[in-house]
Amino acid sequence: MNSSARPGDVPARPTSRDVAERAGVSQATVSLVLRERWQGRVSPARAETVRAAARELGYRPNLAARSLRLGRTRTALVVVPALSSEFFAVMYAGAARVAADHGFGVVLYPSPEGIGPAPDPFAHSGATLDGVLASSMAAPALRSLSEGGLPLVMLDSEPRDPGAAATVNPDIGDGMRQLARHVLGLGHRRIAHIAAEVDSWTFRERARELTREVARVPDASLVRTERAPLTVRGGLAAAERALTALPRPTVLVCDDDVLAAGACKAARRLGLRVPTEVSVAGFGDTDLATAVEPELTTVRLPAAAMGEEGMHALLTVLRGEPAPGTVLPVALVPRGSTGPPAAEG
Amino acid sequence: MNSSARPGDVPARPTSRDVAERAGVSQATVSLVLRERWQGRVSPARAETVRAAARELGYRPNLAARSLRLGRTRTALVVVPALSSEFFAVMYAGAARVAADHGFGVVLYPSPEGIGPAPDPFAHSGATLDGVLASSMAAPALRSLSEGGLPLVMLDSEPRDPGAAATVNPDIGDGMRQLARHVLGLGHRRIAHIAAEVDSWTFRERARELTREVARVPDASLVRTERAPLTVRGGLAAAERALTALPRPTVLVCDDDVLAAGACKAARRLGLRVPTEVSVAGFGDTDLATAVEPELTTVRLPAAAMGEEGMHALLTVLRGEPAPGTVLPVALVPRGSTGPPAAEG
DNA sequence: CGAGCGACGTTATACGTAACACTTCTCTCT
DNA sequence: AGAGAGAAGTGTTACGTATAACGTCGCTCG
Repeated sequence: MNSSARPGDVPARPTSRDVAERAGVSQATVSLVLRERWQGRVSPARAETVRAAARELGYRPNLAARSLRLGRTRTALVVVPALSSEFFAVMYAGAARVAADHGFGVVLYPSPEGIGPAPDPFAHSGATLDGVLASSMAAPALRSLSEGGLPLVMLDSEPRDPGAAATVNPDIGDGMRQLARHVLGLGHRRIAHIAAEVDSWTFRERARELTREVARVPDASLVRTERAPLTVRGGLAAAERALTALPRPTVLVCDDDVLAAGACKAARRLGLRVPTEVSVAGFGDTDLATAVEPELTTVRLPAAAMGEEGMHALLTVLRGEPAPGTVLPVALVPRGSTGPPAAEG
Repeated sequence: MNSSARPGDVPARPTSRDVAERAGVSQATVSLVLRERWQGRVSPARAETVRAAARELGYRPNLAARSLRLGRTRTALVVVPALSSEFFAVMYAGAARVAADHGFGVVLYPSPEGIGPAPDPFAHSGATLDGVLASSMAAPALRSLSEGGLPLVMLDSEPRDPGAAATVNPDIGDGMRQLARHVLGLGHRRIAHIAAEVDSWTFRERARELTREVARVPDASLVRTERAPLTVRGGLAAAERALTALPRPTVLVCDDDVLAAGACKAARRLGLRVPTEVSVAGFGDTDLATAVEPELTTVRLPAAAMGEEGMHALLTVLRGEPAPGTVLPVALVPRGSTGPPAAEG
């Protein structure tokens, strides 16, 4: 099949030249036919011959060669900080769907959680990429990407992020504002923040907004902030620390549903009932929020819409058009995990 | 920088030839130096000059060209059926860790859940791959891969899967056997199976083994099997169907913790207490199993070990050595969601 | 009747990298 | 002094694809 194929070798992958030889045409013709560029340049009969030859040989184009030749790949990279929260899985799915609709492929890169700056996704990836859609990552980790001149769209990052060609954000400040007012309105005054230890704009913004809202109520205070890795276990440990310290908070505001689930568990372990003795709230409104008992009060983040809008923005940038910064609305979803604080004993 | 750079153009990415020109050496020397193959072939001084030039230009090798030249990419594809179960995220992490230890990169491909055969990951992916590590997928979906002559290691698939160069499985039959004996031993006789609607060996095996074990106990029977997508919501709906049909099962054996969490919720909705009125058990022992109340009785699957062993097997195959089929042990973890059935009323 | 045109293909080349085969120069050993 | 070995590089080629530029027919039309 290949002139270089020695006996005993694994059969080398057929190339377009092999197909050409079998079909009795030139390699150029094979390329034209298989790329559907043959209208008016190759007779229908010949085109069919070529397709048959390709089928018989099991020909698959060498994507490395194609990428080299074309200088692009119609493939985007999606970077997420972790997969332990379903939120990112949904976001990815949204991005992948839009990409597929436009003939683009997507490669997913979960940056190892909490291990500081991510390793360079290019270091060992055979993927050549047209653009990057990145979520909630520390800027340093992405420096190497934007330096490579690769179009970058940031999700959940600061609205006017330099180095990003566009940004797509949920209105996270508004979300935290709604949540804070909800718990303050219920009468809570000693508030603890179970914060994600991921260093990104979205989490800094939540902390800032919570602090601000609490400060607006005279006798309320943020009695404690605990940082936790974005897992149930992490939320559990952090909430245990918060609930055993004095003064004990009456509500745990968590940066993610995963942390909130852990916090509920911590409360149970300490013999505290939710929400009568301690309230818990999270962010995301993923499946997990309604899987636990009581169901979580949470801020619904438009995960799928973020992925979709982000990919749209990236595709726009790749077409050379400017992409606007987008801010998506969020909504507070009050459920059973928050209630009025117990009367002081 | 590039001779083809026209004024007004975006600056073209520098090539190794640009670096060579700037350093005053040949392109071959640049390649030798940057790939660390210069010992005894290029003087240390010159090597440093080359590195400096590369740094100044912000040179990054064109991976498409490198792949084309080398015929390999040191990159593997990991295929998982869904990201809605944390199980696969952990498995991926294990595989990625081992790959990184061996200088390999990993690309993750989440095959859209439940949408039948997966779209061809190659169709639009710029990635050129050395091998594939695939989990729990329907065989047809992977046909196009193995046909491409790509080394394929299957996780959670039938032990002697043709077309797979190696397989790594948890001893899933043993796991279901232990779980079945556990609930039968507790006295349950009317058993329902909440099955994942993913069509793969591991789930077929669970169904088979459950059926077999139930058949060994004279008055026990598998009163119902409900199929569900691998989400909390899916488990909820399926469990509601199972619990409202007659005869009502006293235990719900679920194919995954995600389904079990949904099942617990269904029981609550129907006013049934877990485990006193209905028992629930799952598979996986992910974070979710202990996040819900009561904590789930489950079969601990070695997710991380599967990813690690699978990647080891793949790397072995890529070295041209034969890889043995591996079976990993599993363990029953009895917790609060299972108990003796209520006395017949 | 010959110029011109459309249909049908082919030839040649470039993409950026890695590595084989080769040259040149310097130094050592006998 | 001459052979030989090693150091320090360079010229060239190939990887497989896509496409611009170029033939070569047979036919129509002025």
